[in-house]
Amino acid sequence: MDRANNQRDTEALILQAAEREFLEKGYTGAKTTSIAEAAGVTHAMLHYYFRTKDKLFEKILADKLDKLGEIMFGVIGNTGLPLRERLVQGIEGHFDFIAANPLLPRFVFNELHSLPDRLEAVKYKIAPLAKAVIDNLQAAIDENSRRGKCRHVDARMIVMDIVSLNIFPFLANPLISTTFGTLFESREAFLKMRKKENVRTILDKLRLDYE
Amino acid sequence: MDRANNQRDTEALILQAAEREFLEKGYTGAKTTSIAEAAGVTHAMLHYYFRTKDKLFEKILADKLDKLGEIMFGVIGNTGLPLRERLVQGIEGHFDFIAANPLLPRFVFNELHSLPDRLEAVKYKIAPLAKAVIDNLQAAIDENSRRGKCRHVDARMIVMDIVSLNIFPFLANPLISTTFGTLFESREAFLKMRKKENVRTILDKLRLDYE
DNA sequence: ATTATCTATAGATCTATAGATAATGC
DNA sequence: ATTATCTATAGATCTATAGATAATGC
Repeated sequence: MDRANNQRDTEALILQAAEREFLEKGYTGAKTTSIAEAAGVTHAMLHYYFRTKDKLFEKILADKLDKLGEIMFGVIGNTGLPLRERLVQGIEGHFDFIAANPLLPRFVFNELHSLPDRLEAVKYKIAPLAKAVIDNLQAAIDENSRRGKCRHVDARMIVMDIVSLNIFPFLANPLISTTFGTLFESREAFLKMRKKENVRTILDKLRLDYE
Repeated sequence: MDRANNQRDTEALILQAAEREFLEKGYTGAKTTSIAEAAGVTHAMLHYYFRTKDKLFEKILADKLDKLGEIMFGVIGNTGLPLRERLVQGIEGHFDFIAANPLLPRFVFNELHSLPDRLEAVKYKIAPLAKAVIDNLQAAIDENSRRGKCRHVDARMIVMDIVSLNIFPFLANPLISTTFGTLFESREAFLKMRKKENVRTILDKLRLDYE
């Protein structure tokens, strides 16, 4: 193997292991020793490439916040569609994103809670996107409600509703599996049902029909 | 001071400090040294009264799960009222409980995630109560919908909706303060508005009018 | 006598680095 | 020559306990 290949390998291996460990256990719970072990490299390598646990963590956090930004940005894209379709796509897209990154909400809430300084990054990366999504949605709601097509509601509340409803099944995963274990056939069936239900709840609130 | 008084004092002081620290930082993040310091007792006292960090933690966790159980049980009590009032009271009661224990949801999710063994306690303490709440609500919905008073919906979904919507503002507290900081006058005003909104969302879904 | 408290410290774990050695590219 | 990797270990932090001392109740 040539150098470039080797270098990238260990660095990437550490990043992968770090992502998993940080998302699973949070900053304090994660240990650089176990990250190195999981990555299959010696512990010194971790510090060789990233100097400190903190720097490694910041890299992971920034990555995750970027991902969070992307999904929000994606929602703004579909401006051409009618309100109803935009909502359905936006809600289902958000749900699927969380389903693909089920540990992300807890991770973000935890780390922002324990170290509010990290909010600075969020303030500049996430807040503007959230504002764009909300303004965009509010304009569409205003227009539709003026034409009697739907109720007039606060877009901030709708966005909060969507996020609340979509992240819960993943945050409460162990609780739901236990409490509702006998009440649903399988986790997959439950999640599919829940996604549809969340779409319905929002459309219902706006008095937009669903098929 | 007599012995009994002294004994209770330190023990209670440790418990108070431990509750705060565990809820704030979780099991791994909390340190017995800082708990002792916060309680204003020597570190050895903590181990004298509780032997291990684990035993102290279990005491706090059991306490919190009991509280969680109480609020759920409270909801079942108001069977005499019509469905609409039961829902309003149930939702607002739950919201107020979370507002009074804002760190509880994150704590429960985190600890159950990191150590699923603790689910055993939940399985026996919480699951039966949740089932009772749901069965109770489903019966009321069935009856009301049969008489054309409301839509027929799955009570499990309604309960999940309520919990999702009510806990979010507290889980995402730092995020909301930052992202919506400029969009609401104060945190109190926001929470009050959000509580009403959540009631409205649920009543809406059932097509039960709100005043 | 028993219970509560303190000081001191053992032993484990964890982050970080120093310094030696091996691999790679010029 | 430079970059990557390894071994060994310093230094900090944390849980837990041992053993001495003070307070309390009989």
